Amino acid sequence: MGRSPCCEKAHMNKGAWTKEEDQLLVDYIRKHGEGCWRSLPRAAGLQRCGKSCRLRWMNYLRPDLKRGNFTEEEDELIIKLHSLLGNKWSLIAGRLPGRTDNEIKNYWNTHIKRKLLSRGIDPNTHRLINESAVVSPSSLQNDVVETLNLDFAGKVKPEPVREEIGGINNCTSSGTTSEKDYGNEEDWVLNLELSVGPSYRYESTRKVSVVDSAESTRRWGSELFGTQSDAVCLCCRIGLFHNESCRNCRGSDVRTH
DNA sequence: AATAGGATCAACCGCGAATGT
DNA sequence: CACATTCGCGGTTGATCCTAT
Repeated sequence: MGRSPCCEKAHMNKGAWTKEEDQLLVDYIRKHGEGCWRSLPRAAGLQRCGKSCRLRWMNYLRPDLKRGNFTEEEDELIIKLHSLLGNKWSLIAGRLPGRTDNEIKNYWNTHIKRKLLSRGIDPNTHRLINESAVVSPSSLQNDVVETLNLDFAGKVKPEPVREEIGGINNCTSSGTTSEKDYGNEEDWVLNLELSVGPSYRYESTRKVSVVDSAESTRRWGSELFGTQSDAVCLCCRIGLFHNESCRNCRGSDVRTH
């Protein structure tokens, strides 16, 4: 038996959203918060499937979205992140405040690919087209990892933490760094699942009550839509306060980071 | 002015992961 | 543990806009 559709296809609107539909969705989410996408359309009076509502909200209606052209810095960051993460657009978007995965994906396909090709770089491999191995993967990874504060598994990349970008992780520690601190980089194995935290502005509201959702939405304004320094530790987000394996939690006051 | 072709981007689709029962 | 449900992601499509001829 096939998978049941996410919604009853009949009597559902498709295609471009109207202003009225947008307003209904925004009003509903402002009042009740995100989540429960399946039941949201009916509750909001929309003839759309939940998936469509979620997409419209995430990619277009969310109040924290940054509009306008990508900056040169964003371009370079996307290129670096893509060289490390590949087509993990949601992870990349998590490092670019105000940008959505869809937006970055489109931008990559329409602009950055061409930009790299014009530089003679293969956008898939991030290597020069006419040379077999120009960019050392390890050095590239190291560069990006140091910039973004990603960790390694197997041998977890140790302290200290370098400068952050985009409020990736506010688990900072002060102090200077020397390369020997990191051990042998050939021992490192990327562990993106463990190391790459959620978007600093994103919080799952899945399966929360209406009250909790509303509270979550309220908190967006100050906490999740805040400045880049407002990043929140993943451990705290998932309720693992005082997690010894997290450098955020070690030696810091709970609920303050 | 008409139109063909390219560029852009919002939206859809299918799938796998996560979660619930 | 098995199955169902829901969510989120990445690939793809198609409508619209822009530009060159």
